[in-house]
Amino acid sequence: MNINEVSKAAGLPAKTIRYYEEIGLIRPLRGANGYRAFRDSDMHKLSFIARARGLGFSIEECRKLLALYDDKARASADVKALAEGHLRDIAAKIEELRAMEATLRGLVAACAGDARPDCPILTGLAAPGSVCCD
Amino acid sequence: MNINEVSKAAGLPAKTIRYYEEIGLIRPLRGANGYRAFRDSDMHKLSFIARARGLGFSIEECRKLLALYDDKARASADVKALAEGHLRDIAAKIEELRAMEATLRGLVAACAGDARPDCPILTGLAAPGSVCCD
DNA sequence: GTTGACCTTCCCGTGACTGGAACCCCTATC
DNA sequence: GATAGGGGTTCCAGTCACGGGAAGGTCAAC
Repeated sequence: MNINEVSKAAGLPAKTIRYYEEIGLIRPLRGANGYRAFRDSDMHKLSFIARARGLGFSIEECRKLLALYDDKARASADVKALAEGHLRDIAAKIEELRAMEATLRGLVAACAGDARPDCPILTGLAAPGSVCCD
Repeated sequence: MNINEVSKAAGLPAKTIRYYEEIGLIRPLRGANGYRAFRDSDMHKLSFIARARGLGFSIEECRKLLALYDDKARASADVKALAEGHLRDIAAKIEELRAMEATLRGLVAACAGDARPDCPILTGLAAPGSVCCD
């Protein structure tokens, strides 16, 4: 398979696939013309990576997941620990975003949003506690 | 004020403050020795930026907010529109993270997490729909 | 033989910094 | 006067995960 074909099948841009090869996530063969020749195993790895990335795993976490996937003697506890760590990261980010959202929503609610210049959003940013939501 | 002083007062690393000057967010004066000399107005701007960044606004959004803050003839509607756009971005990110979290949580729940190699997390990443949570 | 689609490498840019090297300035102390 | 330290300065490189685009080789069809 050429890169365009795997690109469509795995749902990843060709650029991204080249990048994954460059950083050693995959190692496709090469044809006599210099084109990358992807085996089914490369395709599977790429789909695996695409899904892991879709769940927010970093490239390095994907590398570890791939290593665990290849290691038939792995302990599922190791995989689970990795996933649980990532779940904690996700939960922390959600919490952070929710705090931002709450504060900002308070400011937005206090703002008239008309042609006049007075704006609680700006004064809130300039001096917190002066408007609301603390 | 020297950079270390504003750094502590605004809660921003000195490196970050130099960066903000480099990209034109602030324009502190310079002393005869070449040191940056921050006025109160620079300090206020830095605190403003720090709070806006803390609410997740991008640097370019901060630039616009600062411009609106400086513009005494602004319409609060413009500020509100900016903030509401950002609120939508935040909500979208939260939604994305929640979807990831839900899927990953399903996989993690299905995984025994012991010394055996069978792992629904890995098989789920390798072929979605084969384990659960779709 | 020429078009046009595909492939290759290489280099630069993104956002918002962070780390580090190499060097200048200021004050205090010996 | 030398030195030590704790400021400050610039500049360069690296981060993460790619994306854009140039310059050029390859392939299949007409």
